Order: sequence, then structure tokens, then C-alpha cells
Amino acid sequence: MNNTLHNGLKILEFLATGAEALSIKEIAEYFQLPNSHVCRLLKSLTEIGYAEQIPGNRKYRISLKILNLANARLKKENLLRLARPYLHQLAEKLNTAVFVTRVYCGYSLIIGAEYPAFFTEAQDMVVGTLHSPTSSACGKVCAAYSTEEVRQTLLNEIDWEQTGDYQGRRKEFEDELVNIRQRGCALRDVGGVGAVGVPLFEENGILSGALGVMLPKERSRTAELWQAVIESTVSCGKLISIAQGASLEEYPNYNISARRKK
Amino acid sequence: MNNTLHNGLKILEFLATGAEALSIKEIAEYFQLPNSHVCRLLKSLTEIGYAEQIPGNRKYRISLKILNLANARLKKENLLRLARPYLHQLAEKLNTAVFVTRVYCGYSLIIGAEYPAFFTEAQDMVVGTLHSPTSSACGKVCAAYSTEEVRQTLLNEIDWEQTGDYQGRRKEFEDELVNIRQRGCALRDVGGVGAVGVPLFEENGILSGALGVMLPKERSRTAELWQAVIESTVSCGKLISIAQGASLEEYPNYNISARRKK
DNA sequence: AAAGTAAATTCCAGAATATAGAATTTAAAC
DNA sequence: GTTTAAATTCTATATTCTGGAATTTACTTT
Repeated sequence: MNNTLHNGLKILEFLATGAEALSIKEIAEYFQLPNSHVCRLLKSLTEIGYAEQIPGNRKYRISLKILNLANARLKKENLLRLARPYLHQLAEKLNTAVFVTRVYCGYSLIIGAEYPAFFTEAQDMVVGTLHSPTSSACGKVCAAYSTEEVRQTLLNEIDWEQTGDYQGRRKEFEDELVNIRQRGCALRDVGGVGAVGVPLFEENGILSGALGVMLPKERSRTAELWQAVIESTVSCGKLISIAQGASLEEYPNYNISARRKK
Repeated sequence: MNNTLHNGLKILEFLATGAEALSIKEIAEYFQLPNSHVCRLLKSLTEIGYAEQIPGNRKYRISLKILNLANARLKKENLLRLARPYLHQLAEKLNTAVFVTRVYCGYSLIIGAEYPAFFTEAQDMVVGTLHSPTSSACGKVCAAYSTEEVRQTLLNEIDWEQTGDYQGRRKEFEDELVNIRQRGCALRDVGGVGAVGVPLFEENGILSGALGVMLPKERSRTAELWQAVIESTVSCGKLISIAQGASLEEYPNYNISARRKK
């Protein structure tokens, strides 16, 4: 394991997630590294173009170059290219925020989103946002439709004492995953914001990600509307899966035989 | 300069911009590095979570983690947070794609975009896309309103033999920058796509970026409509600048005294 | 305006680790 | 099943990373 590369990237992450701008001292203290070391790493990061020093201030921040790198990565997402028109249509039809996610390290990572015109309620529904398995509909759906071994690893990795919808209730969460597989979709209604998540499959029944919809309760959410949203989301998810080459004969219990080809 | 960090990040960039997935051999040949070296760097990148190995394939690709990093960076953009409602309004009013850019290494980098519903013509108008100074309205406007020293450096860095709107015509480009400062906006009409770019200022007349609008000619673009688009864009740019604390007494020739505080 | 303070940066000797060739393993092709 | 090519691991050498100390820079206080 390469230490320099590791430290450099960790510093870059800290620059991204930390305060607006960080001093060498702050970074050195956070990582328990000597000032001189951090100074040199930051200098290298600056030369390569990923960090920059605020003029006058002497503090450092992560540069915008990372946006270009992320954009290049996103262009490779076939799922997104394929799902975009369906997303568009669904956002228009339901008049709310819809998004596509992929699994990253057990979390659900938003790779694309569509909003109706003048939609301003979706702060946490932007590309690049991570949603945990225990506190989002898409996170739950991804956990539910993962392979048995992946799911077990995930369940063991979750800190059940941490805050989340299922804090201290692993059993209930596992039951919910069974429900999700039976229903074919995950539901969540916390803090006045309802959400639906449905799985997206590719060939051989491999889970490729999830399709999510959010619906704040301010929008006169009747039971009928809610039911219509769920049904629209499920069928939109099926369309995307079919477009990806999935055969949906066994839907919604399609997952049961879903295993990665060895 | 830290070599390991440099090589590691260059490999990450190559993974992002290159083919879908890359073999060790391809990367090693590209960078003229020994296989074993590249293998170890990729292993480190994989451990840290920025690269991943395609199962079966043995090739490597950049992971989705970079999206999360870019998202964290984007959240720090005060210009974007402030400009968002104006963007929204302008996109709705003009019924076309509008975007905000910032300068990165002489290029114009899109940090935010808004599209009217069902707008699918904006392939190159997504967040993270770079536009060169010689082949985009926003690129031109950023060059025009930079400080004299930055502009001279930029003009010298441009390869005037390379393709671009002003290939082999540096003088014409420089004249265009003067025009832009006089008009207060940059125009571009290449390949059937018209574009307007206006500067965005912050306090002390420092250039913070540009506001751009594109208008494909399919949309029955009369001279009157075009003129209206230009005027709307210019006044929207002024509103954003004012919101950022810029005093626009000297607008549109405001730039003449614009210098970074020493 | 000048001294004092704290952080940032540079310097340097010692030591850890990156390096690149060779050997080995693995996977694919025939 | 054999062959071939690439990926990975191994290892000795030397590069360069490391972190304490010295120096410089910028900011604060009187």
C-alpha cells in the first residue's frame, strides 16, 4: 500500500469535505502528520492541479479540476445514458424529483437526477450524494436485491448503534428487506418526505442500481396519489431494466435466482 | 514534487478520460512506466477506493467515488448557490439551456446548469465540462475580463495552430476581446448553435466567472429573439454580480479598473 | 510603525519505501 | 491440454520520502 498516494488523497478528501479552506496546521493536526510533510503534499497536489492556495490567505482548498474528472467518469455510465429519457418522462409525469443511483461500498450513490421546472426541494438529491442503506429508499432497495453474501457483509458492517431509521433494530431491517423483495419496491416516509425506490437490473438478473422518487408531503399527498407514484416508479424501473437487457419473467421476485455469473 | 502522488493521479485521470476500462499494459505503455509499478499504484488506488478492478476482466477503471468528491467541492461554490435562482428564472424565460462557469487554468468550467423541461440538446453543457477560450462564448468572456497579465499569459499559452474558432488568427481574437469588453458580452454562432456569454463580477470588480446561454438555430431564431436573448442574459448577469457585492457603476466597461487587490 | 508571535515553508540527514528487473502465477487463446 | 501473453509478486538497490530544526513570512499587538 502506497503511503504517499494514500495520504495525498486523504488530504484531498479532507479539503473537499472540510471547511471552505484549510490551513496546513489544521490538516496536520487532523491526520497527526508533521507540518512539513503536509506542506509538501499540498504543494504537490497544487502542482498537479487538484488543490490551490487561496491568495493572501495561505490556506488551501480543493480545486475545481475534480469536477472535470467526475464528469469524465459520469460519461462512461451506460445506465445513465440509457435511463435518462425514462427519468425525464417520470419526473414530468409525477412532477417531482426522480434519480438513478448505483451501489458504491454498500451505499446508494446518485449518478443522475431530473427535476420538473422550478423544483427546489431536492437538496440531497444531487449527483454525487451518498445515501446509506438504513436511511433511504434506494439504499434499502440496493441492500434488498444484492446477492446474499454481499448483503450479509453489509449487514455486519453497519453500526447498529449509529443513528438511522433502524437504530438498534437489525432484525426489523432484515425483515424490511424481505418485504421489499416481495413488494418489488422500497418505501420510506421520514420527516415529511416520502420516497420510493425500485431496483434496476441488467442481464442475468444482476442488480445495477436503483431508481428513486421523492415526494414531499406538502404536495397534497393522498393515498391514491401515493399509490399512483409507487406504481409509476415500479413500471418505469421495469422499462429501464428491460432496456438494459434484463428478462423480467420472474419480476418482482426476480431477485431470488439473481446471482453474478462466475 | 512528489512523484508517486503525481503518477497515481495521472493514472486516475487516464482511467477517467481513456477507454471504458484499461489494462495495466495499456497504462504502462502510455506513461512509459514498468508494469510492476503501474500494478502497485493501481492496487493502492483500488484500496483507497478511487479505482476498481472489473471482475473477470482484470482491467481497471475509475470508481464512482470521484462523484462524491466533486459533489463535496461543488457544495462550496457560493457563486452557484447565489446564482441558482437567477439561472432557473432565465432558463424558464428563454426556454433554453443556461449555465454558470468559473475559470480553471484559462478554460471556462461549467459549475452549474439549468434546462427547461424536456431539453435534450445540451450535451456539452453539463457540470464539469471545460470550454476553451477560443471556442466558446464563456471562454471568450473570461479571457476578455481577466486581468491584463493573466490575459497575456493565456494568449501566449494558446497554441494558435490548433483547431479553434481563431486558428492562426491571434490578432483577430485579441480584437474580439476588445469588442467583448465594449459590448459587455461575448457572442458565438458556430455549427448552428448560438451562444451568449456575460461576465460575473464580485466585490472590487474581480471576475468570478461567466453566465452562458445557448440557443440552437432550429428554434426559429429571428434577429429580434436573438437580441432579446442577449439583453436578458446581460441583465441577468448584472443581477448576479450585484448579488455578489459588485458595484456596477462603470458597467459594461467596469473591467478597465478591475484589478485583484494586492 | 515596530516588535513580537505564530504559522508556513525550506533545509537536511537518516531511514523507509518506491523502483524496475526477474520470477512466478494466472488467465486466455489455440 | 498446451501455448502464450499479461498480471502479479518478489527482491535488492537506490531514490525519495520523512520529520525535526532552522528560516522565512505574515499577522497581531502595543
